[in-house]
Amino acid sequence: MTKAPPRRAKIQDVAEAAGVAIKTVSRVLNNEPNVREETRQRVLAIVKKLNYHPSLSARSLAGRRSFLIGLIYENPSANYIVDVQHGAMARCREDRFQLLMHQVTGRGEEMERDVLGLVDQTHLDGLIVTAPLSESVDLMRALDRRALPFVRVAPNDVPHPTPYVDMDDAGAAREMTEYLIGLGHRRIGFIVGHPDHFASGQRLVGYKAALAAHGIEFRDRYVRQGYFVFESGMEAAKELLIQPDPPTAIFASNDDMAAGVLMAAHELGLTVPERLSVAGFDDTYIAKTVWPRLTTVHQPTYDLAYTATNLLLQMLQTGTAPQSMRLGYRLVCRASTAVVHK
Amino acid sequence: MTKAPPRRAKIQDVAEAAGVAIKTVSRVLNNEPNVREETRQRVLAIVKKLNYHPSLSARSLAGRRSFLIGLIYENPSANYIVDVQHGAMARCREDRFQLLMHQVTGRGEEMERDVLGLVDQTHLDGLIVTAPLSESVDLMRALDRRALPFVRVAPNDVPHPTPYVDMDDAGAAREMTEYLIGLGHRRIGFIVGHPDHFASGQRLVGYKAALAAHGIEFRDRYVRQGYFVFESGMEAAKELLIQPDPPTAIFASNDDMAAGVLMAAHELGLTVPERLSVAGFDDTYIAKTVWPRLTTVHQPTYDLAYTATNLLLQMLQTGTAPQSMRLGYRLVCRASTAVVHK
DNA sequence: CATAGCCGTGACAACGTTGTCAATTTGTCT
DNA sequence: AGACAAATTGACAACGTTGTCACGGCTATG
Repeated sequence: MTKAPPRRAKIQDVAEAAGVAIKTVSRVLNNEPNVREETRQRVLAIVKKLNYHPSLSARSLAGRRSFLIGLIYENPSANYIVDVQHGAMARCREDRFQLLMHQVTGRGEEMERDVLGLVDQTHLDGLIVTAPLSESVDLMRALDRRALPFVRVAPNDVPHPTPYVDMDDAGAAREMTEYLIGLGHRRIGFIVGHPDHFASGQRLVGYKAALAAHGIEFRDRYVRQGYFVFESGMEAAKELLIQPDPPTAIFASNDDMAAGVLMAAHELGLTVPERLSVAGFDDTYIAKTVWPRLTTVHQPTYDLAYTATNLLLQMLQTGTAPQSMRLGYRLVCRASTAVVHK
Repeated sequence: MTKAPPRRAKIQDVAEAAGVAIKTVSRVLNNEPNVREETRQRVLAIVKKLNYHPSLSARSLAGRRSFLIGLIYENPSANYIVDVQHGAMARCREDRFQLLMHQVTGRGEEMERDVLGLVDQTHLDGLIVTAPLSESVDLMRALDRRALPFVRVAPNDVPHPTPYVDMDDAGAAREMTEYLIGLGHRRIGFIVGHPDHFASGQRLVGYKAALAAHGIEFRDRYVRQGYFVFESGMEAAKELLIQPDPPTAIFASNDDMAAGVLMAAHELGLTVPERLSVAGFDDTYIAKTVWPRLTTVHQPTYDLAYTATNLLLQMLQTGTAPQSMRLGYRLVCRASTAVVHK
């Protein structure tokens, strides 16, 4: 009563049914030139009829490429990485590539070993490297040694011929700071992002630039180190707020930390935005779910990843490195910021 | 000046260096019996020295398996799916399998086509199916037709020999409801989860059971349909709260909706937990970042996925279907619930 | 002391594609 | 019509593994 195991059609079956050589079928499937239109149609019809799908393994083996692209990340917030994943996935699907996610463990040499293990074992065609992994010169050198094409989806100051996609972190941070200044704030706290991320420094630069442009003195005591996670934002905010002459606004370098600031404010009994304005960065899901809703910088995370993947696929197809790209941001003003309280 | 392209070592290279046949190297690498210990060591030494890694494609082609496992999901909250991903990934790594994530688009027939497209194109060895995809009888039949082993990581009432991993949704919901009753609440609102999810019904069952056990009449007007997303929780809560004799507690079927309830409460000027207690379900990241922090049911998402993947790998290796499993939950009482206000 | 069986090993044929190159057909230009 | 170029097609050898089967040496058995 068990049904016969449904043997998979192979290229040979298609070729026979269409009365052509397997090579011709291969040509049709890969959109190679020099196939008569009539033949092409006949083959395609059979392919459909037999529900034929080429074997990825055989293709990889013969064609010397795996159609696999890796996406490596370290320890980002879930909301952020999911956007990245979906952006990269969407672009991969268009070209029938598959995406292999890989969360990297460890740092420094251990991280490097982890990544190289992935690369060596899976024979990836290319790699998408997110921050802060994209800032490791050692990793980039190791990838070069493997002759593995990769793109970076992150701001960056490491010189390398490989393209990257980023946004103007400094500009965005400056604009947000100026927005707060425009609301009358003069004592503006700033929570720096994780020190491993180049973007963290850039956002700080933007914050300082805005203060300078408006003749506001920069003070160390209004700045605290954070680590891009909720708890670090909460603790930094408490430190900022319990000092005399505390800030009337706090700008956190990402939304998770900004949510931590809100939590600190609630615990200290400071109403937001009446007594304290709070701004975030990234515009992830969390920004819309906390109360009050966060004013933040919208970062085009999905597009960043989509574009990076696009560049990578171009590299693979043309063999040359395309131009890096910079995508736009925009301020999203919600309910966590208001005119300074007198 | 360009360094020679670092040609990848192949099994032949290893065999020659070790003075054995390629088949022997293959045996060593696959832990097959009948290799003298001395030979094994010699081969392993060479493998390490040459940094040899077998080609996945060649292995797949010859061995008729791809070492690829698919993980399909529909549209879950980011925090949830990331936990699932990492659980499955962790288990895959142990056996050198690779995980292919796939977000399914569409419903019904379109969903089915999408999944089958993935399966056909990639020649997966197995599939991890999350809710609510795991409840589609059609999909399961289609997978059977492809003779593709799969596991379900979700509660389920579809009879099928394939194993699944779940938790006691009804029991957990009942316990949470009883906890609220224990705090003195009698008018307890309930927001049902997405109707496509079997778990939604189970959680409702638990809620009703708790009411019944404590002689509290069940009333339709305290129940609203939600869709597992923030906005739906917010809207449902508003409807529940603007009626006369409104609930003093609201139990939402997941954390995202519970966060929506908090937002609604804030907008209506109801302080939580003084005037309204709120409980969620899942214990995802969001539960710790909203204010006040959510009382919720901890669902072992990571372990659920890890265990499911484990079962799948067992199936692949032994060829027989292992027992399904049920994992434990626990109530996490935080700041969003309190004794009923008089 | 032969004999059957197991252990360790290797030769060689798959696996299902793509790349190369040669053969055949078609089209274009005198 | 004949010659040459271009388009179309096919035969066959890779690609780097695993599966199958055969072979020789060794050990336990009768």
